[in-house]
Amino acid sequence: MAGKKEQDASTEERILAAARIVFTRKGFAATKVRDIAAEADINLSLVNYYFRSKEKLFEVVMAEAVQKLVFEISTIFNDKELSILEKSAKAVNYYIDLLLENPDFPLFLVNEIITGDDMFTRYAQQNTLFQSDMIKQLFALKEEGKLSVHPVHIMMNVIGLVVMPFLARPILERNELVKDQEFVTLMNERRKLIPLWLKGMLG
Amino acid sequence: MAGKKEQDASTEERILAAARIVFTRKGFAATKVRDIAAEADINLSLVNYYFRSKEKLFEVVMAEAVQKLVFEISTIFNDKELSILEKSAKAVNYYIDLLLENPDFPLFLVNEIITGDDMFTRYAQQNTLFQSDMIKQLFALKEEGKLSVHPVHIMMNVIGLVVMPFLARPILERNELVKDQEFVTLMNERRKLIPLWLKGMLG
DNA sequence: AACTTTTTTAAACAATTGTTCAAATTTCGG
DNA sequence: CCGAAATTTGAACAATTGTTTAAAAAAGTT
Repeated sequence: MAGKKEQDASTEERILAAARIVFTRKGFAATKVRDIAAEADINLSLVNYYFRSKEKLFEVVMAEAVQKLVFEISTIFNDKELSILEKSAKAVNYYIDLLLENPDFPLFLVNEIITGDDMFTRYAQQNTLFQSDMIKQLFALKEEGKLSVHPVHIMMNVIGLVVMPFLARPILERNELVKDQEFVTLMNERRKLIPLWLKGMLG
Repeated sequence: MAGKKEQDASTEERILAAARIVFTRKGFAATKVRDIAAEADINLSLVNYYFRSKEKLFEVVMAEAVQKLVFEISTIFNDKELSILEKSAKAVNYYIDLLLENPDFPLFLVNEIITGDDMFTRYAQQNTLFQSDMIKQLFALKEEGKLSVHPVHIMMNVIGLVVMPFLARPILERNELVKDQEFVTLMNERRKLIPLWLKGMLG
């Protein structure tokens, strides 16, 4: 039976935690199973014992990541009580929280889009992100003549304004254009700035 | 097959062209030297004969990419004849041109930032991108009290507004939110929209 | 033509890496 | 405590992969 829940951190969870770290930092192809075993400080074979293969383990980690990224946003974007700007503000705050906590996320996910096995699309479709109320509201606004640009522009802008800083962060910090703590400050400023900018784009 | 040297592109150039395709599509770690040889339709050993190693070959490809991305922008950002908005408009146009022609570029470069060997920083520093006139103008504006936010916000916004669509493109098209040709149209619209949005952010 | 040099090829090497296996060790119900 | 099941270990396998080598082929030179 399951005697694995007793250790302070079960072997399985230690492997998973290590996999999160290594996969996120190096991507799938550059990650060696031995790296994960070393990071978790467990025997190499245990990785295949608990998860059947490197690929299966990766899928778990990726699913987690995509889930975190898509699920909450999907909820926000489908809340019919909220206006476009209210949705945006909430989404921006959630993303900034999430990305401050997991700074390597964007690079990680983008890295996976490139290989294109594309767990992202699967999950994004599963949730109703691309037929969300947010999208519908934007199209409605366009119909009414109150929005001059294609709704997709707005969607891309929301994502771009939130995510790009995290993609650029390594470069910004390596070039000392922004210091470590200052980055956090700037991101917190953006919680208010981005909705403001979006308002300008809509009006 | 005799006397092939003069008729086609040189073997060296064929390898390079193949390397551009495969590296850009799959990233360094996921690319096999045999993939490149197959794509170039040449003998495996020739890759090591002309370029000394997979890594050396990659450096050439990466240097090209970064060069294309940084050099022109550096010139624009250091043109003292141009205002902030004029610089932005020019940069936006150049980037959109470049990225429409090389849609895989952003993913490719981002993919390399993650591994962090980081040829990007080396080249970006070599050119004066991070002490450019553009940056100085923004800081000056801030000093005068005519810009309420940190200049870095503006820089991140320019890049984010231009680049993000190309990162998101695979997802957008897989979900048929944007069709193939429509994407090009949207990007062309952004040539005018982004400077407009930036104006709003500055004013 | 005779030669030297450059380019190309096939094969193999050496290292890496995902995976498996059998034995050892630990855990746990009875 | 016993024995069965689960877990852990060390070793090895099998496939992949970057690189090298030596010989053949082609191109260039005198």
